[in-house]
Amino acid sequence: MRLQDMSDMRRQPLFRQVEPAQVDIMLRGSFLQRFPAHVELLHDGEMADFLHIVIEGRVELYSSYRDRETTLSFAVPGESFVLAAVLMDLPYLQSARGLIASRILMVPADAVREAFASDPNFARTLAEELALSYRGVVKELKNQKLRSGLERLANWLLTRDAECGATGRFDFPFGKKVLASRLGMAPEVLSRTLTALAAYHVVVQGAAVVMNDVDALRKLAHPSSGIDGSAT
Amino acid sequence: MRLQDMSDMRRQPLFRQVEPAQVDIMLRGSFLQRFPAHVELLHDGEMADFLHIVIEGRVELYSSYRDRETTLSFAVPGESFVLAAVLMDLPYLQSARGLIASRILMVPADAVREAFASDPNFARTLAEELALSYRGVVKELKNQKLRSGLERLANWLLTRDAECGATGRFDFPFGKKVLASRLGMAPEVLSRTLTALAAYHVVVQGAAVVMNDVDALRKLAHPSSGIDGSAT
DNA sequence: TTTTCATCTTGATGTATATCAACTTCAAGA
DNA sequence: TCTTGAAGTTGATATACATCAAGATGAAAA
Repeated sequence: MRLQDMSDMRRQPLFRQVEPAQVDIMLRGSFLQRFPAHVELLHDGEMADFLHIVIEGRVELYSSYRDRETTLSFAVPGESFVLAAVLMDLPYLQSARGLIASRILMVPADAVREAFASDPNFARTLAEELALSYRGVVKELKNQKLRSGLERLANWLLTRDAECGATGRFDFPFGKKVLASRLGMAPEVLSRTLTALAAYHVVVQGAAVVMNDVDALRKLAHPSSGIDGSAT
Repeated sequence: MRLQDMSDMRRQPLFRQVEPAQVDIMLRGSFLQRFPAHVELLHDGEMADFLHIVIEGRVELYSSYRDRETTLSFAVPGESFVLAAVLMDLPYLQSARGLIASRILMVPADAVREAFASDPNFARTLAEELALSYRGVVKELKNQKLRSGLERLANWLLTRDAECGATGRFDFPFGKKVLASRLGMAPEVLSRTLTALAAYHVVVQGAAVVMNDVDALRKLAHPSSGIDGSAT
């Protein structure tokens, strides 16, 4: 890794509270690697050998069973993935691939566990990180079990709009097939559900979305702080 | 709390690696409380004021949205719940009620956060606890998104049998309505799906289950270490 | 024992979502 | 420019699951 990269990596949120010496030990064995879009970074069931941190790009976390596949979540710059598997030295529960070309910092699992064992601040950071991740998955489980496809889509649109500055206009950040998988529906159903939202003045033109009556959409969606949004 | 109870509580798994002084501080403000079956211990959306640890009984963790309700998981003796909310000082994401009469140790949230901040071993214990909980929810999300109701039921039966000593015979640990909610299906559908399993030599008589051809059932269920089972 | 109430089951039917196949659109490359 | 292929849409249909309404069952109380 180049010196400039090294000092960039040190500034990653996960390392904020950590002793510089411990960060150096972790970074010494790390790789900062570029991956083209769509290549698999790691696979469900493999033993965890690296903690992954997204530096640039966007990563899809997904899983397969029989002939099916579903998208579980995404990781964007500054976020890590497969932390729980690394910490507990257990197999990955998810596979990962870049939705677009991405730069990933790969930190050796044993170095992470080492730092966890010896640096209390790092341990606390990881606990907090895991607590928030845990809450994220619980929310997603509620989203899946308690809502219809229409409700999931409507709430996704509202959440995405909020993330994009609440202008009522944004672009899909990835293809609709991926969104369908993330929402837990077939691509054809997403297409139809999107047209059904025309009744709520949602206009879709290619990747562009315009929401002309956010209030009406919100009334349909019933957003809930216990299911939507990343924080709280 | 009585002295005998105090020393019992000290032996809880969560406190194993923790300085006795810190444990005492936490226990000093704690309540060891008995709850009759079905009473609500805490509610979704409330601010987290106590970490809960099940001493005796069985607790159902569930959540509601609009006019719907779903069971997310259960906690049995030795297990804690709502740890993530307590640690991050955020609202609960789940409600809890005893399935049967239960004894619960309630540890004040600020005492938990205090111990987390000052005792590195406790911080590490919580991180590991959260990592395993996280993996549990990820597995459940995969279970819901990747499997049909029949598959979820078949795998639940196999997992439960394994927990009960793999004898091919066990009793439902709670009512079928609760199981249906846990599996994400209507009670009527569970009933029908259970009868459908007669073809795989599963016999249900009230709360008693007998599996006369575990191999056939396993072939139907396709159990997977990335979805089923608590550890690994 | 009989009564009673909750739990569970069964049947009829409705609705949501998945699947299959054909067609359209659009952008990238020849 | 035409060609090609991926991505998305649309229609027809199948399947899984939910809902509603009776019944049946079974355990606790009278």
